[in-house]
Amino acid sequence: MTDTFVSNPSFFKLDATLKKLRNYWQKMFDAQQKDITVDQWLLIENLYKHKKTTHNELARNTSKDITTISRIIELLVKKGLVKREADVQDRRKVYLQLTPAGVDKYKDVRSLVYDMRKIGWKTLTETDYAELTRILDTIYANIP
Amino acid sequence: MTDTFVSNPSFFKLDATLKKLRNYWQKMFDAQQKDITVDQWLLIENLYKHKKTTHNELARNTSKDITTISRIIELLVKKGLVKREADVQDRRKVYLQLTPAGVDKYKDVRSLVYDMRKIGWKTLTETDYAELTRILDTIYANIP
DNA sequence: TAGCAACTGTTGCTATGGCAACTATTGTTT
DNA sequence: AAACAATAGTTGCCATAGCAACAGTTGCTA
Repeated sequence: MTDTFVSNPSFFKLDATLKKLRNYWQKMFDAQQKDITVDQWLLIENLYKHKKTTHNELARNTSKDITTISRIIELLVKKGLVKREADVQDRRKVYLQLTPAGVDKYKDVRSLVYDMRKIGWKTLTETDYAELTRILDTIYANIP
Repeated sequence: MTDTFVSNPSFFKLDATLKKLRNYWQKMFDAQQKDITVDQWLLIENLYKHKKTTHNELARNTSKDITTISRIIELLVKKGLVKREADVQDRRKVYLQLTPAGVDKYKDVRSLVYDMRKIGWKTLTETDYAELTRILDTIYANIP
C-alpha cells in the first residue's frame, strides 16, 4: 500500500458525493412541494416496507441514532404522516406506522425518487453498482 | 437497468459507511484526547496544505457550506489553532492560517489518521480504490 | 420480594449542514 | 459621482448526528 494510496481522501469523496446527492434530492423535493426532507423520506420509505416497527428497529434499519429517529418521528407525527401506538404487552415500546396520509405521501414521492436514482447511475453499469456495493460493504466491515 | 438496480439503496450505503467511518475516527480522536472533531481535522489538514486561504477557498476545497466553514473556523480560532488575518488590498477578505499550535496539532494527529485510513482499506487493493474513486466521481458528475 | 440490571424512549447539549437575510466592501455602469 | 451589482463573510433559523443523563418499564436474581 503506497503512501499516496493511504493519504488519498476517500473519506472526502464519500462525503462530497453524499452531500451532492442529498442536496439534489432536497432541491427536487422542494421544487415539487413534497414538503419533506431527505431523511424524513428515508423513514417513510422504511415504514412503508415494514408497516409496523419500533424506534429501535427503525434506527437499526436506517443506520441513524435513536435520538435522531425520535426527533424525526416527532416531526412526521406533527405532519400527520406517522402515528404512534403503545404496545399492550410491553409498555416501554411504541409501535410506529404510516397514517393513510403517510401512505399517500410515500406513493406520491416514490416515482420522483426512482427517477433521481436513475439520474445518479445513468452512465454506470450494473457491474459498477455491484463493485460499489462490494467496496463499501468491505470498508464498513473493516472498521471496528 | 432493472428495477432492483434502481431501487437498491446506494444512498443508504454511502450514508451508513460514511457514518461508521466518522464515528470510528471521532472515537479514536476522543480516546487519544486529540480534542478536535473529524470536520475540524479536515479543515486543519487543508490549511496545512494550503498555508494561507480564505473561507471561500476552504469551502470549495472541503465541499462544505461557507457558513459551516465560518463556524468551524470560529471554534478553531477559540482553540488557538487558527488565526485570521485581514487582507490589505481587499478589506472584505480574511486570510486563514494555522498558528504554531495548529501546525503542532496537525503533526500530532496525522499519523493516527494515516493508520485509520489503512484500517478501512486493509482488505482492499489499489484497484478497488481506483474503482471507488471512478464510480463516486461519475455519480458526482451525473448529478445536476 | 426487594434490588438491580437491562431495555425503550426522551431531553439537553454541542457540532455540522444548508438556506435566507444581512452588513460591509469592491467593482461596474451610466 | 451616484446607483447598482457582485463579492466576502456573519447571523438566524431549522434539521440531522451523537453523546450523556434521565424516566419509566420489565426481567432477573439473591
